[in-house]
Amino acid sequence: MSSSTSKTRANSRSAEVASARQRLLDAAGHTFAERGFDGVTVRDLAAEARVNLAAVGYHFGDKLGLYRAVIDLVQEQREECIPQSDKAQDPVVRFTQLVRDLLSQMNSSTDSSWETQLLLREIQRPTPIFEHMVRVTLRPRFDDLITTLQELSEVELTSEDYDQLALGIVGQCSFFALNAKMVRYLIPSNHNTQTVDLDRVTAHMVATTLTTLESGKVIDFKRKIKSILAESIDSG
Amino acid sequence: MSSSTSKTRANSRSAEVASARQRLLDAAGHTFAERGFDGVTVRDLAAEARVNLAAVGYHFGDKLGLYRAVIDLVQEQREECIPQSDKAQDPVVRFTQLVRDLLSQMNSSTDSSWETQLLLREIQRPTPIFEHMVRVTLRPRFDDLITTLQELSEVELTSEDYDQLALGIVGQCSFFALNAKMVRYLIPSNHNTQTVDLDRVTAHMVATTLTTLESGKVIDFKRKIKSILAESIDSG
DNA sequence: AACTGTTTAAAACAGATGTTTGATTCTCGC
DNA sequence: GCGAGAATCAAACATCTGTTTTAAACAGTT
Repeated sequence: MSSSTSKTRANSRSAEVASARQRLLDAAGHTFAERGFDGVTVRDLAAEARVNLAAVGYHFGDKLGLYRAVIDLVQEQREECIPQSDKAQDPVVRFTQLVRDLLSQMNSSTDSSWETQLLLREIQRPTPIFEHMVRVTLRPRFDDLITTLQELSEVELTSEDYDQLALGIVGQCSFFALNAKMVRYLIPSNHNTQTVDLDRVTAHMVATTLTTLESGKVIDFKRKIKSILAESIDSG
Repeated sequence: MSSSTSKTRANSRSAEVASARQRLLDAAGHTFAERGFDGVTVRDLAAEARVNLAAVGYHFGDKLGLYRAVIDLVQEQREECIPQSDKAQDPVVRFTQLVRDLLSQMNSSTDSSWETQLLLREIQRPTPIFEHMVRVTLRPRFDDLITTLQELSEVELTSEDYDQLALGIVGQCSFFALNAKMVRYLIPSNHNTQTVDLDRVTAHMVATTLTTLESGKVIDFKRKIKSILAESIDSG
């Protein structure tokens, strides 16, 4: 019970080697992200952090306490650096960067951004933390996305359409991040390249979206598809 | 070791009550889907199936054997009803139905289709079964998707582009299926509607894709975006 | 009735895992 | 140097869980 508030000057030994508490946090971060809360044993964590088994109990109370500490840490970092794209720039450029940021932040197989994977895991298996997490990490970007899409649009679309477009982008990013293995399997040509080509995917998503926004055809198409769907209900 | 091939006429007692083996399969299906392989204990399953603990060992060898049996069962059902869109039909109609099928099969939040959730779970946490599973359930649809896209295209695109388009569709379907809660949170207007509107989402995906396939603009856009991305590397 | 396959029951085993304990060592201000 | 609190360590504890075992009851066939 003496944990949590134990940021004594013990780590003022500083530069030399990270404190056990810190090493534990570091190890827990990417390990929880990789294998999930239940997929990790405290013994694994202790071993990887080169820390005694009891350290987790000592510093964080219990395993869940460590998990919470990791989540909190990630969220703090996120809150600091919200890109908040400048409104002045060319909307196309802003849109491109927005998508690229989203994809790069989500795509964790490349860099060591296990943070996102951890958050995504939380999303998949919602916990009480879920709501606050989405609000901080995803909501701002999503809203940015929608306003940018509205600016870019050359035809009048309903707000539902913008929602759909934005969701489609977020969804694809999430898919590439979470299901990298499936992507690699579905497209054998990507087999060798460890990671998804960030710029290529970005370019594709932006280009298709822009095409949709520019062409009035999408409205006609939608009408047509809906009639097809209505018919197919009758027939089968 | 006497299990597996034990479809004797024991269950010819028929109508009355399902055999222990069958009850176990039934219970295991939706329970594995809900909580995952590791999240379920054989004791849970035995209790829910009102079956003795040793039954799982007797009929399936071990827990993994039961899991495999469930997976196999689901896949058998899937193999039977592959729509195998008839090549004769209008490609637009075929495309629409393909997307709708994909989305409806994946979107499990509506009906009690725990089968899909089980398969998706396998995708998220790949196991040795993963490869075979993708081959049976997803591969055929994915290939159908690509050939249909190629037929529909009115401009010359690279095979990479078709891959990207198909992946985008699969990705969005997967996203809507897996992250229904997040979708509902990002778009409050969907808060009341329990499930994603199948036809609306289908129409949107098909319409945007068709727009992309029809317009030669997408190629120009892509070139432009790539130059933007190249610049932003220099600046940032 | 005897035989075979199925089901139930209770118990135990073995290993993994979260947590705790008690001793020991380390750190630092005095 | 010393002593108090912090930190670390090895070991043990308690529980959960997959699996196995042994015995018995049950059902259908020959």
